[in-house]
Amino acid sequence: MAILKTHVLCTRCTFASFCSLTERKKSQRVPTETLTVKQRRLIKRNETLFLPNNKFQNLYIIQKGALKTYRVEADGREVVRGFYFAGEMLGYEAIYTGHHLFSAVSLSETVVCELPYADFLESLHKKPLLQKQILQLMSQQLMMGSYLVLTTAKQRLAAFLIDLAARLYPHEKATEFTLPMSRQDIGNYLKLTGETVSRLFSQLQKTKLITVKQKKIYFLKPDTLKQLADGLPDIVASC
Amino acid sequence: MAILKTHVLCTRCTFASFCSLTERKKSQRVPTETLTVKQRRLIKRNETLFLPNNKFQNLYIIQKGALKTYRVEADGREVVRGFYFAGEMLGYEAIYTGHHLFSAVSLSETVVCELPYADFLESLHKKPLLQKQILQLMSQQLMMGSYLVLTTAKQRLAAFLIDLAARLYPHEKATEFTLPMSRQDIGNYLKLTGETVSRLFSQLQKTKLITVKQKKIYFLKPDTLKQLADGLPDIVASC
DNA sequence: CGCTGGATTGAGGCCGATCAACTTCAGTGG
DNA sequence: CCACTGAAGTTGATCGGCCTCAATCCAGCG
Repeated sequence: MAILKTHVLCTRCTFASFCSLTERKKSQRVPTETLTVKQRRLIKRNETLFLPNNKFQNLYIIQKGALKTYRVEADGREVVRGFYFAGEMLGYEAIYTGHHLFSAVSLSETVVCELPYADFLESLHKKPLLQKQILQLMSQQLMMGSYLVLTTAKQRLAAFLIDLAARLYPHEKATEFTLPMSRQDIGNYLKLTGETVSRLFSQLQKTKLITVKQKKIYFLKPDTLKQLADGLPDIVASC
Repeated sequence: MAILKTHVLCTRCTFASFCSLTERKKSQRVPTETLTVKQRRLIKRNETLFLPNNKFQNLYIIQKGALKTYRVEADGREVVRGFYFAGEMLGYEAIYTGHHLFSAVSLSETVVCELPYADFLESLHKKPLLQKQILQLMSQQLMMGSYLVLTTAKQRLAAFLIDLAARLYPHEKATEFTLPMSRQDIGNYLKLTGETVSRLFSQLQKTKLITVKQKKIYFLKPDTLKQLADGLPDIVASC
């Protein structure tokens, strides 16, 4: 795991305005108190960032790339806990136990900023705005992620794709994007098999809601897709 | 919704050590800065505490009783988001959006403490310990709740029962307790039908893992139940 | 005592899993 | 550049777990 020296733009990072490493124009004031980023790390594809039982020491913010967190169950199944993309934070689920319960591996070449949690707590103490922000962030996490409450497989996949587009291209409302993960990963996240995910892609394509070309996804009818995700009964029936 | 004047003991509350209303022995020092509890509320069975789209203003801590949060989907299904018991906090999922996304109703006569969020944030500012605690609490919430990742219905129910016992009787390792909610509610939480939940209870009773008498549950083989919840393949097969 | 809503139990159907064959793709070395 | 290889993806046939629909039972309560 290499230590990265080059600075990159932090336009997507939630904490950019607090960060000591954020590149600023000369006109922009550097905050008097900044968050300590210990280092930036380059993680190659399939490299792991942390493992279960690793002591929880850092929060990570993704500059570029994508990761998944997962766990292997007693029966051998892999359960994917979540995917994390540029601008998102990773690691906070371990605050409670003090050690990680999941593995985190990168899905492609990835760069993360490492924030030591002890320092972070210290900064929190001095920064009401940061307090507010972290609470919002965790509250947000509490709300999403659970596609699993949705009933049918097709509904879950539709909701997943919509969320993915929004997270890969925030502020943009993208209608095409590249899947950062395999069908199997999607299945392990949505509690489906890779085969079922593949079948559903074919089906959504046949009903002209999306086009699939390998890892490329094109939304043809974003609104209908949304209605499908929302479970409108007649839409669900007709797709 | 009545305002409750009488003080009750706050032994289970996470925030008792910060709270202005906690009853203390004369020997115990009252903290110089305390959390503001605006009021205590008595909520009768089936009364609602908040509704979707209600503005988020308060955090609630349950003194006594139980609540569920739920939402009605486009297809009419009721999805239960979570159950909340004495000593637990409620409402933080709405921090992000600023308004509630779920309904909260009490499952039995319930008493909650109302903490205005604005005051809470203010206290947070002054109390590093409280900061740490709230982060831990939310991190904890992020970790649990998802029984939905478990594969089989029986596994999910077993995990649910174990968690329930632990939360209804913290520090005790209870082997018997009374279900605060209906079979249907359990089903709506675990993404099962009420019928399936009922069938599973019968089956767990037939295989002598538990005894069921109406709402009363007795654990006969807590360890086996745990292994079932963990998905040990041979246990799953034999129950 | 009958009423009512929750709980139980049964019969049949459907969605997604499993198992397996085949295709496509990406990476490697000749 | 192509041949080889292993992984990922697609597609089909069959199976099983949970849902649906429906009848019956039961406890609590006026």
